[in-house]
Amino acid sequence: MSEPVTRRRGDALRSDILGAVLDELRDHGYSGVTYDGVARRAHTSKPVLYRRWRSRAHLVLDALTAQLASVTPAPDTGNLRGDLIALLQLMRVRFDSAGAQALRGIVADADAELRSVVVELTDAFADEISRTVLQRARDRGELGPAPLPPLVSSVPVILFRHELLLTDEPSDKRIEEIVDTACLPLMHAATRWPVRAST
Amino acid sequence: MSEPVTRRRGDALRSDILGAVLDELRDHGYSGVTYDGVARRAHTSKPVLYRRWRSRAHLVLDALTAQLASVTPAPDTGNLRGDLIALLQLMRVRFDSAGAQALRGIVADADAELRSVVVELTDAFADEISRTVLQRARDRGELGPAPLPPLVSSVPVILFRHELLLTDEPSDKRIEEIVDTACLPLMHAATRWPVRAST
DNA sequence: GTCGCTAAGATACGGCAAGTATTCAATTGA
DNA sequence: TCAATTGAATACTTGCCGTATCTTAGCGAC
Repeated sequence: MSEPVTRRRGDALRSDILGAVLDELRDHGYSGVTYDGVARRAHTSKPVLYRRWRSRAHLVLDALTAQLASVTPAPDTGNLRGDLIALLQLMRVRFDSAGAQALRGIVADADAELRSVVVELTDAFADEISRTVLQRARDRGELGPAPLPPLVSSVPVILFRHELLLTDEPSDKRIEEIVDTACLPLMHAATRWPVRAST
Repeated sequence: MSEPVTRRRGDALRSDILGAVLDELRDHGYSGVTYDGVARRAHTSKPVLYRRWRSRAHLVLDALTAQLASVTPAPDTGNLRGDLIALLQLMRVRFDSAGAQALRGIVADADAELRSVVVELTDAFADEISRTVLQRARDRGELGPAPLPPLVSSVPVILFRHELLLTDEPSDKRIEEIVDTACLPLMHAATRWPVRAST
């Protein structure tokens, strides 16, 4: 088990390091991810890490991004409600307890620019929603033909991300509540908004 | 400017310390709030701080809570839209750039229990919304008489809090977008939900 | 008033991780 | 084969954490 004599370079080294970051994340949590620890686990050294990542937030975010690179296709359950629930459940799997903790840490450490990368990362799912799921709902006649405002189609992901950051792992019950009392009413309303206020 | 000979105790000491925390927060940001720095600024010592607060997150959260203790009454602009916008603008003032940074730091450092305190703190505004603003809207006939589900009346605060945590200071434009394309349609819909889908 | 308890305040220390500097060696490509 | 690049090992300074120790001021009981 001693050090291999061969010396890694470039992308091979990079992905070994990011793998070590994910391991450290599972074992010690976000605040427990240290340059020393990652260097030890990846059998490399601190200067190598500092040459590539300016801060722990950058390091962990890159590791998470690599892990989440593949966007799973939206499940087709036959109706909009089922599709939305399935998507949020999928998101819950991807951002489990350790992932959520990492997101909170990154958001706290990062500047505005890096925070926007966090948003983009989680928004991969929002795109999936607005492109696939909503189009299918329109095809089925569940929603009117008018395109939804971007904010509206992001609402499921926004509410879920808020839940992820501020509370614990959202339960199935909570996911259904989000979909049933917020997302669906809003989406139906948005396809026929503005409505005369009940004067 | 040398040390006063008198030795503070109890609440007087406590509020001096929390004031020093707020000063350190403005000057050095959340991660720059250190026990050493606060002790120096408040002319006291680290053990005094550790006796009262277990972590920086607890310390800063107490300081923020003290600062935000008074809930400003909801402004009455004459209509629901104006009231919601005014409330979010008020919230933006209370949680300015330094406040938002502090919230991100606390959320990252805190366990689930302390995170719920963060939610409660910001939800003081949600209560104000659901109790006062929505009741006035019902009285005016802007909304139907049916009570809104808790999640729905929290949506303005949730969307704003999400914005505060993940992006920068929300602009007036963004606040209006949140109110016009999400909150108002949802609230109107919720008073007459379920609706026949647009078959 | 004086006695005694509690808690404030000052200081010091051990530990850990950040971030950088220095040096050596392996890989690569010309 | 040689030179440039970059991985790897190590050491060092600094800053903060969290705790222990000790002195002394404030405050209540008698």
